[in-house]
Amino acid sequence: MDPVSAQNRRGDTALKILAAARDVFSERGFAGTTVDEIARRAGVNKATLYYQIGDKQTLYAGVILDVMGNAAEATASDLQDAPSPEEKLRTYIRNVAAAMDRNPWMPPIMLREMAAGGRNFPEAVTRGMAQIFSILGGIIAEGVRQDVLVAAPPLLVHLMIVGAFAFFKTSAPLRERQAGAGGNWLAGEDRVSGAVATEVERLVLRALRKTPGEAG
Amino acid sequence: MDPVSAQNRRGDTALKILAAARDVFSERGFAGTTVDEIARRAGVNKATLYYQIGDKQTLYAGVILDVMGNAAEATASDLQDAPSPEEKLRTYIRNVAAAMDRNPWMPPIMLREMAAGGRNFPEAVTRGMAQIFSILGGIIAEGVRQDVLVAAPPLLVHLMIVGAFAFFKTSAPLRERQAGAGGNWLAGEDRVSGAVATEVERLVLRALRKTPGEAG
DNA sequence: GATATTATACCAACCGGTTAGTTTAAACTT
DNA sequence: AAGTTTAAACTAACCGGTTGGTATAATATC
Repeated sequence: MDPVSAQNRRGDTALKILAAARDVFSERGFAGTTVDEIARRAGVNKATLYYQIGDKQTLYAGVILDVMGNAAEATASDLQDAPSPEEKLRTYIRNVAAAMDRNPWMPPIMLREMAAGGRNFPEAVTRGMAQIFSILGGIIAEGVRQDVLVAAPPLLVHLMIVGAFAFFKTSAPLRERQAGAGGNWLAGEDRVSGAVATEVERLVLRALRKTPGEAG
Repeated sequence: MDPVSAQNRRGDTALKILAAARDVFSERGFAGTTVDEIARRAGVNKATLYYQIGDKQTLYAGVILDVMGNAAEATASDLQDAPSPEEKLRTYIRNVAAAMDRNPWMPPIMLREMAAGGRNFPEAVTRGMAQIFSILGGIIAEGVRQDVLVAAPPLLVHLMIVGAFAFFKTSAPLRERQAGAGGNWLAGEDRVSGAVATEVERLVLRALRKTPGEAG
C-alpha cells in the first residue's frame, strides 16, 4: 500500500476507537462502560486501543473534549450576522439546538457530567461555557441598551434553553413509551432544530422582549 | 425494649440502608456504586443489606421510587389555593424549586436517568410525570380561556423550568470553581427556592402572560 | 540486490484486583 | 422460639490493564 493510504489507515484506527468510545460512553456513562465493549465496537483488539490512545480515563477525556469542546464556537457562529439583539437571541437558540442535533452524544454526556457536578470537565470546556454566558450576556446587555430587551441573568436563561433541549432529546424513548397513554408527549420528535427550537425561541423572546410602554 | 421501639428499630435498618443507597447512588450513579460502599455508609453488614432489601437492582429501584415518586403530589400541592392561573403557575414553579431543595438527591438522579433515556423509571414515576404535564396543561388552558395566558406546549414549559433548576443545582461545584474567573456565576447559591425561583417565575410568566392588546 | 534492523500496528491470552452475591456459624432481641 | 444482625470467608464473573509475540513495511548494511 502506498504511503498516503498507510497514513490514512493509521489515523483511521484511532478515529474508529474514539468514535466507538463516544458511542458507548454516551450510552452507558463512564462507570457503565467497559473498555472491552469499546474495543469490540471499534473492531479492534483491546491492546490496540491501549496502544493507540491510552487508558480508559484518557479515552474518556478525549471524548469529552470532542463532544463538549466546540460548544462556544458553535453557539457563537453566525451571531454577528444578525442585525438586532432579538435576531441574535434567535440565532443563539437555533445554534444550541443545531449543535445538539448535529452532535447527539452531547445531551447524555452533558447530563451525566452535570450530575457529577461537572468535575470531569477539562478546563477548555469550562472556559467555553464561560464564553457562552459572556456572549449571551452581551446580547442581553445590547438589547437593554437599545431598549428592546429586559435584563435577565444569562446563566439562568442559558440553563432554561439548554435544559429544555437536552431533556427533550434524551426523553425521546420515554416520550415514545408514553405516546399511547394520552397527553401531548410530542412523540416521534427526536430533533430539536425545527418545531421545538421555534417554540423555545418564541417563549424566550416573549420572556426577554421589552413590551411597548414597559418601564425601562 | 417495647414492641413499638422494636418495630421502629426493625424499620430503621431498612431505612438506614435506603438512605445510604440514596446518597451513594445520587453521588456516583448505578454503575459507579458498590454495594459494599452502601453497606459501609449504612453502618450495616452486607448480608443484612441483602437480608433486608435484596440485590443492587432492587435497592436502586427503591431509591428511584423514593426520590422521584412524589414529584406529582409535590408539584400539585397548594395549587388549588391559588386564585388565578398566573398565581397557579407561580405556585407550580415554586413547588418544583422547593421539591429540589427538599430532595437534593433528585437532580443528579434525574439527570442520570434522563441520560439513560428514562428507561429505568418505574411506571409510577412516568405516570407522575404525565400527571404533572396534565396539571400544567390545565393551568395554561385555564389561562387561555380567561384570556390571561397564551398557549404553549406544557412539556416544553416544564422542561425549561426543571432543566434550569436541575442544572443550577448540580452546577454548584462548577460555579464555585469558576467564581474567580469573572462573569456572574451566582456562586455560593445552592438553593433554588428564593432568588433563582423568583427569576425563573418572572421569565416564565413574561413568556406566558398575554400582554394587554395582544391578539387572542 | 540480498540481508539485517527498526518502527509501527496489531492481537490472543493472560493477570491481578474488584464486585455482586452467598453461605455459615454465632450472637443478640423480643 | 422466631426474627434480626454480624463477622468472615468464599465464589464466580467481570474488568482494567499488561505481556509476549506476530505481521508488515521502510531503512540501513553488506
